[in-house]
Amino acid sequence: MKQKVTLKQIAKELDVSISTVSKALKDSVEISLDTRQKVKAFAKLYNYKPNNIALSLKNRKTKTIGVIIPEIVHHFFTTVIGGVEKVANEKGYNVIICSSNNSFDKEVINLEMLASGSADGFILSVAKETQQKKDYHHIEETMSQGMPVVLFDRIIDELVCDKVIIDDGKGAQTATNHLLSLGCKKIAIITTVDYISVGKLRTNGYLRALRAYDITAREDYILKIEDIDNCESEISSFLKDKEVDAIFAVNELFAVTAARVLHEQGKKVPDDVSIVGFTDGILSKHFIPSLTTISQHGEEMGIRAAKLLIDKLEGEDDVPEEYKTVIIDTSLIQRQSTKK
Amino acid sequence: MKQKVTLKQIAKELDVSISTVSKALKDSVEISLDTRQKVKAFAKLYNYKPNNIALSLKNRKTKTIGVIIPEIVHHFFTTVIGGVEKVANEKGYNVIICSSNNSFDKEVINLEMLASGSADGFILSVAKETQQKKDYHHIEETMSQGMPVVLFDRIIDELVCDKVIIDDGKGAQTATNHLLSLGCKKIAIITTVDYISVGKLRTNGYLRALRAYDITAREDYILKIEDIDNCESEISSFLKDKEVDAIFAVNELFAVTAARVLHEQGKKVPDDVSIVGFTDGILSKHFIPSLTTISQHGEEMGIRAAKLLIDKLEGEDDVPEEYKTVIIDTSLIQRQSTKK
DNA sequence: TAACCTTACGAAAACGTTTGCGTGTGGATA
DNA sequence: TATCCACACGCAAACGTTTTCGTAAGGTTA
Repeated sequence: MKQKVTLKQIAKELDVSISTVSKALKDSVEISLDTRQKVKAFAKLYNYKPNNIALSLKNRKTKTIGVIIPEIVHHFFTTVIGGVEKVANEKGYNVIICSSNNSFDKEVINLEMLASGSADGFILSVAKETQQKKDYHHIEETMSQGMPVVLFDRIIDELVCDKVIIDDGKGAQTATNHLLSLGCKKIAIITTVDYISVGKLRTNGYLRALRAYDITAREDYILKIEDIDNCESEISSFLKDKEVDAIFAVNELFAVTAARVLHEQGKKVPDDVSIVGFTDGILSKHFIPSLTTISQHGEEMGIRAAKLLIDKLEGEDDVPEEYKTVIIDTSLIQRQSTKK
Repeated sequence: MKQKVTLKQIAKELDVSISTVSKALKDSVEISLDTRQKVKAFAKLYNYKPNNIALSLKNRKTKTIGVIIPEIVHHFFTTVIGGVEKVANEKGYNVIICSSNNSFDKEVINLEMLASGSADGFILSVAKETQQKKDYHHIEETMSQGMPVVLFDRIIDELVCDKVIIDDGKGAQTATNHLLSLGCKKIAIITTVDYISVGKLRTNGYLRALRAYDITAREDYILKIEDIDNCESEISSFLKDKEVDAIFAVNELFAVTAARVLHEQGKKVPDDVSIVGFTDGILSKHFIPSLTTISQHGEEMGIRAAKLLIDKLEGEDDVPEEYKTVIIDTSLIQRQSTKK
C-alpha cells in the first residue's frame, strides 16, 4: 500500500528543495529545463496529485459548492442538483450535497459544517421546519461571514440574497385557466398547509384564476393537507360525493393520489374529472392516464442557481452588493389527464 | 461583513498566545480557569468555529465519505444515499455526493478529485461505461493509496474490496416463481443488455426459475433493451401480437412502460397479463394498478455500505485486511399487477 | 581583477489547527 | 535566603501547498 506522495517526498528523493519541485511542476522558468523534466517524470511515475486540502487552506477557498435540500429522495430536487452539477463541473467546482430531511436542526448542522471550511458558497432550499419556525439566523450568519447563498424554490422573502424561483402563482393560474378553458366549472384544489410558501402561492394563483373567470371560490373545494404521507384518506373523504369536474393538485403525489381515489370511486379521468398536477416528474409522465402538469424546469433552476453563485464567488470583492431574483418560466405540459 | 474568526485573532484580541486559546477552548487544565472562561466567552461572542480544512490537514483525515453514483435523478440511488447519510450523520461523518452520469471519464475525475484530500473513503456504484470498458485502474489506485472503497449494487467482481449487493438472481427467481405459482405459463422478460451486470444476473434468475418449473425458455420471450430512453417502441413491437400471460421487467421503467403498452393494445393488467417489476420505487407504488415488485431495500444497502466503510476507516491499521460482501435480502411486494 | 549580471535554486512565511515541551513567575519549603 | 515545585502560559513543529525573496555559483564586462 503506497501512501499518497507529497512534494516533500519527491524533493527528498530527488535531493532538491520542496519549492523547486513545486515550481518545476508548474513549468516555472526559474527552474532549469533539466530539473523540470526530471521532476515531472518522477511525479508522473508516482502519480503525484496536489492535496486539495492543503490547497484549500492556502488559497482560502475550496472550489466546492454546498447544496442543501429538504429531501434527497425527491425527483424535483435531484433534477435541480443535476443542473447545479452541470455548470459546477464546467467551471471546475465540486458539489457537496446534504439533505436536511426537512429538519431545522439538521439544516443548521449541515450548514455550519459546510460553512466551516468545506464550501465556498451555498445553494439551498429551506426545510419545512425552518419555514415554520421562521428562524433564519444560520443562513444570515453564513452570509455575514462572506459566503454567498443562493436560495431556490422554497425561499425566504426576508432574506437578502440571490434567489431562483418559479412564479408559483402564475403557474397555478395557468393550470387553473387550462381547466377553465376546457369548460370545467367545479374545480377543486388539493394543496398544502399555508406555511409551505409554495403551497400558499399556488393556492393564491388558483383563486386568482377563478376570480378572473367570475367564479366564486368555494371553501369546500379547497383541501389543505398537513400530513403528506397519509394524504390518501384525506383526499378520499374530501372527494366523497363531491360533484367536481376538475382537480388542480399542487404536487405530483396529490395528483396521482386523487386519480387513484377517483378510480376507486368509479370515476374516469379525464372523462368525468380532469386533473392538472404540478411538477413534471416520473409519475406524471408514466401514469395512466399521463398527467397534464406544470413543469418547474428543475434542471434549469439548478443551472441558474449555480451560475448566480459562481458569479458571486468569482466576482470582484469591491463591487457593490447586488442581488438578483431569477424567475424561471413554468410551462403547461398537456397530456391525457385533461380532456381535449 | 465580519470574516470568520480564527484562533489567531482571538489570541491577539485577548493578548495571549494561539496555543493558550486552543487549549482553553478544549478546557485543558494547563490553562487557568480565569483565562479559560475569558477565552470561551470571547469565542462564543464571535461565534468561533474551528476551520475544518485546517483540521483535515492536520489530522490527515476529513471525516467525509465520498459517494459516487451513476445517476442522481434516480429513486433507488437516492434511497441508498438516504441510508448512507443516516449512519454517516450518526457517526459524525459528512457525505459528499457526486454523480458520474454513467460516464467513465466523469467517474475517474470525480474519484480523483475526492481522493486528493476531500474524502477518507468511498461508497460507489460504477458507471455503465465503466462496466463496459472494464477499466478499473482508478478504483484500484484509490484503494492502493489506502482509501477504503465499498462497492454497491453495480459492483465489479474482480475488485477485492467490501461490497453490498442484493442477490439479483434470487430476486428475479422469486419474481418469476411468483408468476409461475399464479399459473402463468408464458412469461416474458424485459431486461437490459448483458454488460449491465445486474441485468444479466436478473435474466439468469428468470431462466433458472423457468428451468425449475420445466418450462423451456423461449428466445422470443426475451427482450434486451439497449436504449432505455426509447424503450416504449421496442416494448411495443415486442409485445405486438404476442400471447404472453405475464411479464417480468427488470426495472420499474420497463414495468410501467409494458403496462402502458398493454393498455394501448387493449389488454388488461392483471386480468390478461400479470406484471412483476424490480425496485420498489415511486412508480410501482402509485401506478394504477400498483405494481407487484421486488424491493431492493435501497436504504438498507446504504446503511450497510456506510457501516462497512466506517468500520474500515476507524479500524486498527494493523489488522489483516479482510473484505466482506453483504447480501441484502430482497422481498416480493405483492400488489395489484399480479392476479391473486 | 573587480564589479556586475544571470541562472538556478533554497529558505521561509503563510493558510488554521493541535500538542509536546520548555520556561518564567510566584509561593512554599528547608 | 536559597531551593524547589506548581502553575500558567508560550514556542515551535507539523500537516502540504504556493510564492516571494534571498543568494551562491558562474560567467560577462570594463
